[in-house]
Order: sequence, then C-alpha cells, then structure tokens
Amino acid sequence: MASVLRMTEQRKIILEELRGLCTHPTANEVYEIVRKRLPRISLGTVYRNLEILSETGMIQKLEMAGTQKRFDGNTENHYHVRCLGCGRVDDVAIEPISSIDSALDGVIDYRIVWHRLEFMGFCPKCQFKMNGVLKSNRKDYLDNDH
Amino acid sequence: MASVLRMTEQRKIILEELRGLCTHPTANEVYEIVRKRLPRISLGTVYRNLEILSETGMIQKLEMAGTQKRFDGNTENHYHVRCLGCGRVDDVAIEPISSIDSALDGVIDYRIVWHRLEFMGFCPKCQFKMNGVLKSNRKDYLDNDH
DNA sequence: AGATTAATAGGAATAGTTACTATTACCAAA
DNA sequence: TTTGGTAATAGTAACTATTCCTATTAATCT
Repeated sequence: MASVLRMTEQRKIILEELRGLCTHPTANEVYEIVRKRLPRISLGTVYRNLEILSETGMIQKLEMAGTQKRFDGNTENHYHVRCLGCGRVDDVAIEPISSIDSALDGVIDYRIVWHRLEFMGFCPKCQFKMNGVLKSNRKDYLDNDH
Repeated sequence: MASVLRMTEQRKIILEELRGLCTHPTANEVYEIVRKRLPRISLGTVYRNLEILSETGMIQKLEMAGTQKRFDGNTENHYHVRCLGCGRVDDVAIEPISSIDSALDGVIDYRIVWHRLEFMGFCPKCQFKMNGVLKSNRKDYLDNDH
C-alpha cells in the first residue's frame, strides 16, 4: 500500500512562495517568509517539506560548497553563480554542458553520473561596493547586508 | 610587528600526515590519524591548524557541496570526483578548464573569479557492489562501509 | 633571566539540521 | 457517523560539525 502524499496547507504555501521567488532562500529564509502567512508553522515542518518537495522533484535542493542548503523553485537543471561578496546565488542562463561528464573517460574508473558546476565571482552590487572601498578606503561598505 | 607563525610539533605532524595521504580526510579523520602519534592533541587544535595551513597555502581546504569540509595535502588546483555510493573523494587528473570562467561573458553581470567543478558518480568498488545488488537483489551489500 | 606572545588542551558555545513525541487532520471502510 | 489507520503537524530535544573561550605552556626576543 503506497503512502499518499498529502498537499497540506503548509506544504502548498511553501511551494507557492518558493515558486514566486527568483532568489534561492535558505531553509530559515523560507521559514521567515512562510511565517507571514502561517504564523504558527514550525521550522521543522519547513525542513521536512522542503525535503519532501525536493525528493518528489517539485523543487530543487541546492547543496553549495561551504554554505548551508538553499532551495530553488526552478526545477530545471541549471548552473549557479555565487557572489563572494554578499553570498547571493543567481541562476545562470546557459545550457548545462553535458560533454563535461565525459571529460573523465579513460582518466579514472568512476562511472560519472553528473557534474556540479558553480561559478564564483562578484555581483554588480558588490563590484560597485569594492570600487567604493578602493576609492574611499572605508571597509564598512562591505559590512552591511550579508 | 608581523606575527610569527610557529611550526609546532602538532602542526608539523598534521601537515606530514596529510601530505602522506591520497585520500581527502575530514577534520575528524585527521584528528583520529594524528591522535595515534599525539594522543593528547585536541580537536580544536586540529581545526585551528587545518585552517592556518590552508590560509597559508600549505594545504587545501575542500568545501564540497552538501557535506563537511575535507582537507587535501595536494595544493595544486585540481578537480574532484565524489562517489555517490560511499562518499569517497578522488583527485581528477585533468587540467582545470580555464575557459569555463569566460562561459558567462555577456550572459550575466558578475565578474567571475573562478569556478568549482565536482564530478559525481560511482567508484569502481561501488559499481561492483551495485552489480552484486542487481544480481542478488540483496540490499545489505550497500550498508556496510559508509 | 624576564617579557611577550603564539599555541595549546579542554571544554563550552553556536549554527544548521534532524529526530522525537504527543496531538490533530484526513480519508476510507464499516 | 463512527472508527481505524496513517500523514502531517507544532514544539522541542538531540545531534553534528565547527568555532570560540580560558587558563596554561612553550617559543622567541630583549
């Protein structure tokens, strides 16, 4: 008897909010957003539902190097860029390069299933801030938003 | 007055052990290894030294997606493969593809500094185990070592 | 030698995440 | 409609990886 997945109010709202964002919030950010509509929701419920939604392929779980998990309402396979200044994560509008998977043929005995490519750099905002720092030598420019 | 970096016994042994390995141990694994030679070393010391050694470029800190940090005695810039079965991480003996960094030119307004490429697949050992599973339908093959 | 300061061991604290528990909500069969 | 089974929930405790704190020890510099 296969278990039935119920689309509860909480789950529906988490999904809705995530689909309506182009950012890639962390579990805690999702919690804060959803709490505006469901003030009594618990953080555990958010985690569980993010897990279930990503298991069933309705959202994507982004496990990026060195930081906490982020969640993406866009389920298409795509790369991401991360800003080294403020930590924001953006989608990259290029086709995944499937030929990369075969780059290791004959080099190593793994059977490659996929690859994960993350670009690291500075977003426009942080580039601007860095120029400001260089000009004014004021470090606090960088300390404001995370 | 610049602070002096002391090469203490603990630091030296951590470095030695790491250089003598082709695996990519976690901080805790390094701790267990080093403890055989320095039974009184503390985990905090291991963490601090791994941090310092990677800051000074003597080792490499690998922040891989979705798992804990790993450390690499090989300081050359290289890619890694991760086994989806057992979690082991191996070096990839191909040259980093620097042209990847310019793949986003004109696509997005980030200033790209570098990229991180991780291959995901199954190591020879796990491929073998999986064949065993397919043949015998015994799931416990996979449950032994992590 | 004495002063200075890096590094240490040991343990407390933190952050992100997962697990547990009692309760509630939903559906289906009687 | 009740009743039984199970999914999901809120709230909280537990866990894990990592960082921070503190008193002490040990190099290095005058």
